[in-house]
Amino acid sequence: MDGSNIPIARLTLPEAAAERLRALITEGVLLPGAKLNERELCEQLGVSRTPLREAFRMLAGDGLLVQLPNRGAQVVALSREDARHAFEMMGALEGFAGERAAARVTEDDIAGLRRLQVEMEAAHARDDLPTYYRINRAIHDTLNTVAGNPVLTQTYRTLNARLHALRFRSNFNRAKWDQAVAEHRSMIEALAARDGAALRDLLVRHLHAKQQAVLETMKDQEVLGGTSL
Amino acid sequence: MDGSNIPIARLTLPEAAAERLRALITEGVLLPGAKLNERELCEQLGVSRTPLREAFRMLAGDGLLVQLPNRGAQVVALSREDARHAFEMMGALEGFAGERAAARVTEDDIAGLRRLQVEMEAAHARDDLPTYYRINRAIHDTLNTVAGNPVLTQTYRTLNARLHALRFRSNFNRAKWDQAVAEHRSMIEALAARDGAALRDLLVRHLHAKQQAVLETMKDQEVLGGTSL
DNA sequence: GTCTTGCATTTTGTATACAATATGCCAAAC
DNA sequence: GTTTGGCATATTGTATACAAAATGCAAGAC
Repeated sequence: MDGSNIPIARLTLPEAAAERLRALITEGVLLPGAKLNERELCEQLGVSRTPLREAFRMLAGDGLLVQLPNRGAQVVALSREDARHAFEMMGALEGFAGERAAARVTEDDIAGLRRLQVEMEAAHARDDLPTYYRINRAIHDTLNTVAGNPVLTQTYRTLNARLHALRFRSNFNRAKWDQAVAEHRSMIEALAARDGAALRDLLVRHLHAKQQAVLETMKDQEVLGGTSL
Repeated sequence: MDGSNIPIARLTLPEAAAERLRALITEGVLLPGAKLNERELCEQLGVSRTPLREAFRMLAGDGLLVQLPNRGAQVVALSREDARHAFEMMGALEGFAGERAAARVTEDDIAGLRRLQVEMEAAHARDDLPTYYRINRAIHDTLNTVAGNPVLTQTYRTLNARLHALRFRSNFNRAKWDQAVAEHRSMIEALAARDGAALRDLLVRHLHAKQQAVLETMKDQEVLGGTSL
C-alpha cells in the first residue's frame, strides 16, 4: 500500500444536500434573500433536518447562505458594494495566481493554454457565448492550478462559486467581448515570457473590466439584505 | 426605527462551542492531528452532540478541523508545504491590503499608525515580546481595515486564525527582530507617501521573511496527516 | 385610527434514540 | 508466520421528539 489513500468518492448526505442546494441557488430557483424553510426543504430533498442543517452550515461557510439565530437561513444577497469588494478581491487573487504561475509554468502548460486560446477565439468568432464562458473559465482555472498554491486555489474557488451562484452576469456587448479576448491573448504572451509582473497587471485590469461590466448592470439596484463577508 | 438592526450579541450554543474548541486548539490542549471524540467533548463542553457537530462544521469551514466521513473530526496538521502555501497567500493578501490602504488612508489613520509604531519600537527596545506581538498584530489589522474591503478582511482573518491556532511561531532572534521593526518603519513611510506599489512590495517581503523564519523551525518535521486547503 | 398586549401557530434549537459504519480482536486457513 | 474472515465493541450518521424562540393575528386600550 502506498500513501495514495483516496477513498471512493461517496458523498455524505449533508454533502449531497449541500450540492443540491448549491445547484438550486445557482439555477435561480432560490433567489438572493430567499429564506429557507427547513421542513419544506427536508421534504423536497428527502433528508431529515439534521443533515440539512449541516448542509446549511457548509454553505454558510462558503458565503452562500447567512444564518440568523432563531430565524433560519437565507440566501445571501450582495449589495453593489459587496459585489465591488468581491471583484476587487478576485482581481487580487487572480493577479497573485498569475505572478506565481509565471514563475512555475512549463512549456506544456503554455502549449495547453495556447490551444484553449485558439478554441476561445473560435467561439468568439462564431458568437458561441456558452462555449466562450466554459473555455474562459478553463483558462483561469488552469492559471490557478499552475500557480501551485492550494490555499489560493481553495479561496479562489470559493469566491468564484459565490459570484457565480449569485448570478452576476455582465452586461455583455461586442466591444467588451473583443477587448476581453484580446486581453487573454496578452496574458498568454506574458506567461510565455515568464513576465509575472506584467501578467499580474493584466489580470488585475481584466478583472477590473469585468467588475465594471457587472456593476453597470447593478446600477441602481436596491440593497436587499446585503450582507458582509 | 432605523436600519441599524444589530441584535444583542448573544452567542448561540454551537457558536459558543466553536469558540471554546478554537481556544482549546490555540492553547495547544488539542494538538494538530488529534482526533476529536464527540461523546468526550460533549461531556467536557456540556453540550449535546447536535450543537457540537455544528461547531465542528464551522471550524472545518475555517480550516481548523478536517472531517472524515464516518471517522469524525480531527485538528488539521499542516505540512511544511501547507505552511509555505499559507504564508505565501498571506503575503499576497497583505500586499493587496497595503495597496488598497495606500489609496484610501487618511491623515488620522497615519497618525494612529505612527503612534503604534512608537509603541512597537519601545516594546522592541525593552525586549517585551508579548507587547510587540500585540502591537504588530494591531498594525496589520489596521492596514487591513484601512484597505476597506470586507471580503479581504474576512479572508485575512480566517487564514490568520488558522496560522495562529496551529501554533506557528517563528524561530526568533535579535537580527530578525531588528529587521522586522525596521521594515515596519518603512511601511509607515510608504503609506504616508501613498506609494501603494512600494507598500505592497514591503509587505510581501515582510511576510516572506516571516515565512522563512517559520519554515526554519519546521525544518525536518514529519507530515503528520498534513492536509490541503 | 394607531399602538400595545397576549395568545396561537409556526419555526428553529437541542437532546436523544436508533441505524449504519468503522475498529480491533481472535480464531482459523493457508 | 502471515493472511483472511467473522464477530463484538465503539463511534459516527440520521431521524425524531421535545423545548425554546419568533411570528402573526386579534382584541383591547388610548
